[in-house]
Amino acid sequence: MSSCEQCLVRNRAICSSLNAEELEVLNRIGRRQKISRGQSLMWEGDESLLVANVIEGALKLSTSTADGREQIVGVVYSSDFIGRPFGQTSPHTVTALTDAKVCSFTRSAFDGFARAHPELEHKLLKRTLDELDRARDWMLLLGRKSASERVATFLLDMSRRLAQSSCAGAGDLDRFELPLDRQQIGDVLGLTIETISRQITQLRTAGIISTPDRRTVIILDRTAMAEIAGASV
Amino acid sequence: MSSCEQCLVRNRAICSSLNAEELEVLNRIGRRQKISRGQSLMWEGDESLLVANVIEGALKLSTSTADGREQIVGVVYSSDFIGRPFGQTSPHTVTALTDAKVCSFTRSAFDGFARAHPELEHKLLKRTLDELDRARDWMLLLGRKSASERVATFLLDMSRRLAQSSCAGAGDLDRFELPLDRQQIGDVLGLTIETISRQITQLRTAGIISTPDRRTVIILDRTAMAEIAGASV
DNA sequence: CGAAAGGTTGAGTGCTGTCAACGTCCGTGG
DNA sequence: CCACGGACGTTGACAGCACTCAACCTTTCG
Repeated sequence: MSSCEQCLVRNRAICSSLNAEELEVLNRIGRRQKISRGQSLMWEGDESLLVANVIEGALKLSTSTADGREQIVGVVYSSDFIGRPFGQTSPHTVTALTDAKVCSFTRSAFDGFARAHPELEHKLLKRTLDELDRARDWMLLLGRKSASERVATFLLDMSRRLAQSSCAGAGDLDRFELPLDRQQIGDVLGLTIETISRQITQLRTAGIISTPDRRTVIILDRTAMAEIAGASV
Repeated sequence: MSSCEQCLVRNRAICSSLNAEELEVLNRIGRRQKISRGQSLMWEGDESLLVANVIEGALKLSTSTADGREQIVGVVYSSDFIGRPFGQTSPHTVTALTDAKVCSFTRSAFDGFARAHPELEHKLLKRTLDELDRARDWMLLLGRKSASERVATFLLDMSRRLAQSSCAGAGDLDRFELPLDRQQIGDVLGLTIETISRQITQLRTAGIISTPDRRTVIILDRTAMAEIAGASV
């Protein structure tokens, strides 16, 4: 019995704009879906057939060049919105980085519902404006920052966003588990896997971070990190 | 007597969602403004005090690192929307690339008006979603493409967008005037001025473009151009 | 005519990519 | 329990593309 009322992201997703009655309607057009790590939900260039709210887990949004170079253009977490409403085609591929749960809607049904509920469109607009700000920040990183600046910026951003997403103030902001492997970090930062590895090694050697295992990062010196992220050596 | 009814972008800007009555109200809270080339309308990090529709001209949106490296994160033309509604601070600096005219609103007045007019918010949402798609496309370019691919992609994109903006089917799609100087092209593509110059020289030498003067570009071989933009040599 | 701004070209360096070897972790099966 | 294999990550050597620095050319404008 999956119902919106007991939904984990009920108060953080765009649905928080709806009252019980409206939620009931939305519930009927929506569908809970489990996605296992590595599985894709939609593909770049395909017809935009569905949109969804992320309930749990992390997913990446990516595009590729004709010859296969990939760029991750976004990483979404629980309560984030995915898909392209009001458009014909999906602008990017969406793939689960961890096992995930989403609440999906056919695009046509969602578009119709959204148009009839301005409060929901408003939430979606605010969210989209935030995403745009984030994307443009990332453009500065991709266009103008060095490898060391990129990695430091990435780790700080990750620490912040993971803390936000596990809103139950899980405690240690400085210790977190990356939902991405080295290749994927490279795809986010526009760098190669080897460069990522070297930069992480360098941060570890400098005593700025510690890496108990491949996926875990502990930030030991946040100030130094911020300094590197800002203007680099 | 500047009135919305005779506005050049009346049918293309987000205002096209409004009827005569609503337009009258909007007209009262809006203000026509001329901006001369090089002048800025708002600054990155400042409080978000105004938003605007571009009536005429081209403007750049840019961000910088602490040590002054700049990245242009967007270029807007007539009928485009600028500013950050529903947010506290301007995420980037907006500067006129050419002499321009805009129709500006205080953010608070616009926010209020927008919330009361779902059709307008809907237009704004669609526009923002398009901008987000464009920004993410650009992330692929910045993260993964070579200098020659970037310049070719940029010129094709420019030709397309300038044709769109001067909607009066001004004729020659393959001949256009760049609103950007070499430095600014570099700031869009995440490259230096010298690299831009060399790449343009190379395209000219290869007979793919011609450059009658510093600002004018004529695309002679669109196919070759698209090939370079796609996967490069 | 001269100066300044913008653009082009050249020489050399350096950062990041490429290619390759090796190490580590982990699950599987003998 | 240990041997094996594969996925993932690290490290090294080297190369190449784009950056830096510098000189020079072109256009514009006072």
